Amino acid sequence: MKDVAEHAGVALSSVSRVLNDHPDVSTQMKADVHDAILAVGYEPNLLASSLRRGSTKTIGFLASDISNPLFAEIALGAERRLDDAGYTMVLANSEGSGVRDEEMIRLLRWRRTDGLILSVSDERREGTLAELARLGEPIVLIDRDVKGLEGASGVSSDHASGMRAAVDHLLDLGHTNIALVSGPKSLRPVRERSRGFRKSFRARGLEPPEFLVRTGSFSAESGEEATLELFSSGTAPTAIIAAGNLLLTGVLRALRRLNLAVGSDVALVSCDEVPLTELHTPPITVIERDAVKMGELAAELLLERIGTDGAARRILVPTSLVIRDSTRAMSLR
Amino acid sequence: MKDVAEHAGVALSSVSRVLNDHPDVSTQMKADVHDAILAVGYEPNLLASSLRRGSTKTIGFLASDISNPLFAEIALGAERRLDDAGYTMVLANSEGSGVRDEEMIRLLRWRRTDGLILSVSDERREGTLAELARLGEPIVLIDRDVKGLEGASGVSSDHASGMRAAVDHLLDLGHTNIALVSGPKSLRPVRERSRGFRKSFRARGLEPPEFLVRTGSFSAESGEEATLELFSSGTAPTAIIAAGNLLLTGVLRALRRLNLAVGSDVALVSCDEVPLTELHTPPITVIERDAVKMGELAAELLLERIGTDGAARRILVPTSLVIRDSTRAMSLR
DNA sequence: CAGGATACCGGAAACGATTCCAATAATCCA
DNA sequence: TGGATTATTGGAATCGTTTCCGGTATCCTG
Repeated sequence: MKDVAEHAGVALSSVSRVLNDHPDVSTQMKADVHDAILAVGYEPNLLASSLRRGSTKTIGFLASDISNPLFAEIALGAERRLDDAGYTMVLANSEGSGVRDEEMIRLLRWRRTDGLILSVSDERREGTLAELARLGEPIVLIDRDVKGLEGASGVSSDHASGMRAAVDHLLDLGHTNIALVSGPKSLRPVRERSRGFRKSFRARGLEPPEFLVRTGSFSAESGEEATLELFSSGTAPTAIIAAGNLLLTGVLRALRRLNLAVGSDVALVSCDEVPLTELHTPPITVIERDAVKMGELAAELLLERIGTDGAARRILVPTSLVIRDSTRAMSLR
Repeated sequence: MKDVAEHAGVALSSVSRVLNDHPDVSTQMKADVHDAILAVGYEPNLLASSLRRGSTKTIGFLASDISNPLFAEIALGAERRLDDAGYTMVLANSEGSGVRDEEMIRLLRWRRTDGLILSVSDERREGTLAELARLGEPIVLIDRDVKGLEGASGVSSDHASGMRAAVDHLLDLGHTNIALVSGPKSLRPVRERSRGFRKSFRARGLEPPEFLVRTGSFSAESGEEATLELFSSGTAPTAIIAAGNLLLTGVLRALRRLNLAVGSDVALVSCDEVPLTELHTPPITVIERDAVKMGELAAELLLERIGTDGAARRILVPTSLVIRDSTRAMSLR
């Protein structure tokens, strides 16, 4: 910038004014400076700018696994909205590890991001909460309830009612031995789905089959293992609900090993739409939600808090059941 | 930091020395400063640090679509390696748009990332090259050949020989009307695959069926459209090769609409392993490569250039053909 | 005990921008 | 025409670090 100033024969402050199109600048000055900028090949240093201004125009997005199509869609939605508002998003990956959650939050804080959108991989972890508490900037939680962070904004999906729709559907078909292959209990979606699961049974005066509810991690391996267990223990399920796309691939692998056909030997429901659900033979019934919109909403909530210092809000986005042949083909009544 | 210095009754420079564990610091000083840090709740400002040091310890990763499992795996591999070396990776998404490529490169440059790993969405775009040329930091290209950027490091996969293996396999089964549903010609993988495709035919004295080679975008929509066209024109293919996981879902949608069964009505090969390929009925033959390793290698090459100012290198990683029932079930001879 | 080496510390100048404040030049209105 | 606005501009302080440079105090050695 100094070079530009010298080349144009003006003061540094004037160059800065032109760059930020401040009103107090003559057309002559503007032209001279712009010429000089091209002449010396000026490249702004956003570090210096951010340091002085106290704002980086950057927001952090932290998820347990960006490669999961679900988070990818959420990130996409958020980025679009933030981009419009002149913010850039930096993605951080915690790979499902709580310690990395902490490290990443700390790092983003130290880098002075203006806000955070995050879906922590362990809601109950003390350290994560501590790191977040030190944070001055606004936060939006995605599908997470962190106790002690009630002041934060959040967008969550209505897993409970989606699950109720799925279980009701299966109960209508005559299934009662319905298994739920799910993730870690420390996460909101898992708890909410369990809640919906039980509620549907109780609403009909039935006792929910607790022995068929399996929690673990959200990985394919976990899904495969859980499914194999389900069929090797006492009562085998006639229907399975996989609570995520990775779990689904695990379940499918297990069913293949067990030589059980989806739809005829066992009914199957999954959560969240992926190419596999639609293109499987038979196509798989799924509890879906608009992930891109969730991302957009998250960005929206964040911008509300950054700009106008608006209040925190919590939004619940709906889920819906898409019925396909994986459940339709087989009726027990 | 000033607060810390005051609280400990020492100079700013001493605090800085403690923080960066400089040798010239007494144990007493170290203890005092650490106490003061806890007392005042000091939070480093990485912006200021980077500004002064001239290095951000950050590298940018730019891809056309992070949500694509392929890029996600590459990013994962790269991040792991970079993390070990004390670098953090920031992900940027160009969403397949050339202008966003440019914008993102410029932004990363202005933010002073120490290096770039990128897979541009259009190799031939002038603007992108211009932006990259202004870059002082090292670059690693992933599966891209950018003319005018021969000095950069790169890791690419050997699409041509993977494709040759696939086509040879199909020719062995008696197929000659083999279609290739591919992406934009402006990208290296597309060109390389086409090259391998043709080479296999010519090696047997056959003329490659150019009318069955379709290029377009890498989207599912493009794949679906291309497939529908293939079957509505003169000679229908007896085998299809989908050059990517999104194209594959498009191809499968089209085949379903046309009521053609994979494996019996038409043989199918895809590129890059995803859950769908393994779990489809029948399982789909695929040309695979180790994407995570590609990411690790990319990070490695970058670090070589950053640290020791080593020379640029280009690495070619192998591809291999995994044969499954989508091609095995049907033989024309 | 002189004197040089060594260990440690404080002060101040950067890094590259933004912004307040004062100063100058131009304009205006009576 | 003269004083008061108004439009522009330059200078300097500042953001939070790092690092060079010089200065004490301590140590060792003969």
